[in-house]
Amino acid sequence: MAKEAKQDFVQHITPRSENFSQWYTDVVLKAELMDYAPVRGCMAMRPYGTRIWELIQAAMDKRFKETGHENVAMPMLIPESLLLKEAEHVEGFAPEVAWVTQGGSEVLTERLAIRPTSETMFCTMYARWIQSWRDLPMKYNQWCSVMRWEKTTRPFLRTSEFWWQEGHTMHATAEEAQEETLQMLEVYREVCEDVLAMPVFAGQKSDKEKFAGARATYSVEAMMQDGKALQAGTSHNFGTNFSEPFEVQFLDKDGTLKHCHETSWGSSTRLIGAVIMTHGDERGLKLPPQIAPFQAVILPIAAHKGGVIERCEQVYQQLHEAGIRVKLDDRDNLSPGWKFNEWELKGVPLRLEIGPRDIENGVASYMRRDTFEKGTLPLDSLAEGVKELLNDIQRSMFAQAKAFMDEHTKDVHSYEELRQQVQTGYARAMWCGSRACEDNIKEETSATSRNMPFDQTPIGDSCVCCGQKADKVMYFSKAY
RNA sequence: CGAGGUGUAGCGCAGUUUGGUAGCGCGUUUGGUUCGGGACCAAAAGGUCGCAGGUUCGAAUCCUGUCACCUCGACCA
Repeated sequence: MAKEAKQDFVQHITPRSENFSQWYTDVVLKAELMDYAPVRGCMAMRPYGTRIWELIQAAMDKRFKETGHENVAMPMLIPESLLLKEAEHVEGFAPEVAWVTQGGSEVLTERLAIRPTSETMFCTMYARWIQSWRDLPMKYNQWCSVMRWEKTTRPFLRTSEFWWQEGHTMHATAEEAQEETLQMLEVYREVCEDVLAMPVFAGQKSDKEKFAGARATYSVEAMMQDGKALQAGTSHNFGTNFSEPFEVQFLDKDGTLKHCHETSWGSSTRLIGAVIMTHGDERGLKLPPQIAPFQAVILPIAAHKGGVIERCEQVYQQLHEAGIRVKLDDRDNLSPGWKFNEWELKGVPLRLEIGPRDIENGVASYMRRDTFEKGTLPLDSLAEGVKELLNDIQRSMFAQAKAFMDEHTKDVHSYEELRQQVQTGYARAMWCGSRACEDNIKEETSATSRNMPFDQTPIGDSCVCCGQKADKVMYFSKAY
């Protein structure tokens, strides 16, 4: 009874099943990933959230380098004249650009955009750095923040300023640019699935949904636990759309001057939001081991008793030296139960308890965050045992998310089926390719086309919307 | 951007209808006892009531504006 009374004073997060949005916001704030900043729509990432981002960055950056990319740092301000050079691009971004109009007390003769994306800046610099076919391909990436003056914002999912990477590459041929575009999409798929334990659908965007100024846009789309899609990364093939106005040219082997074929690809801190909404549960965040700031937390039990803290410190050293990101929570003002709840909220994959009883038995008690399964591991080979468990947690989290995604993805053959299916997940449907049908579906169901999978094996022959002949397989769903 | 809701101590809330100078619990600090699922006792600190104007002798409370967050919708790579 006393215990029940206490529950009232305990800070709980809103149940996920009751209000998904509120649950998300609670988790983000209470797990101390970020806080709202005093600028409209902007956030301050706190150490825990920043560490997650660093781990995602490391996983991606490694793959970027393995595929031959180099990092650069471009200026944050872009002169308006540069932004105006590609018509479709300007039209797409103009409504959400923040401008610098004054430097010190001097009013600028040309206003400067705070970069919403850096195609124009990269193209400008590439035009100076590329002369010959020997300079190609030129494959650069930058880690930075960009600003888009968004009307409605949500932590990580859509903020006015956000942190991301943008890769921009220049190639001699269309084939090579297309190869690059798909290669980087595959990198995103791999990071999502193997690192974030988050299954995705990879495919091509419709013309309606493609990037402003791109010839083709590809995306990886993840599924959140409310059945909505979240675009987790995009890769674009620009062809020569930008290289023409920006005059990014090279002298080819045949002695003629040619325009470069360009790609760009980006992914952002939105991935953190995606992880939360893919894996989180009633107790809060649930992090896949590969991006968990702490993969295991050691909790001393009855820490005042002889030898407990000392043993915990030894175990910490042992795990730390084995390359495991481990935390020893030796705070003496909190009860074990309190700590259990806090680390669960923060999503630590594995909890290790070490108390007098464990020490006597030569084991550490553990609990997995993903399944809540409890057990013991021998202390003398703890690092091996922990690593094995972490690998299993990573695998099982992916499997669980994949099962959810599969359950919530269905082929539909009629408009009514489509309408039903997008209430709870993805609908795979035949589509005639017309903008009108996309608009209709959006209008009537609020679902949008997500992407066309690379496997275009038809599941019918008529458009789910207009009934006309259709040869495109398209995923539709509500989206963030 | 439209409709609705909420802003009071670090967190969760009461007080607003009917103006009179702010309260509860958790947390925090100190001391002690505890420790295997949100411990207990005692003492203490902590708030210009989101912000800016206005009405009034007096505003958390009434009026206007504004900002932030939440829900639903619109918009958005």
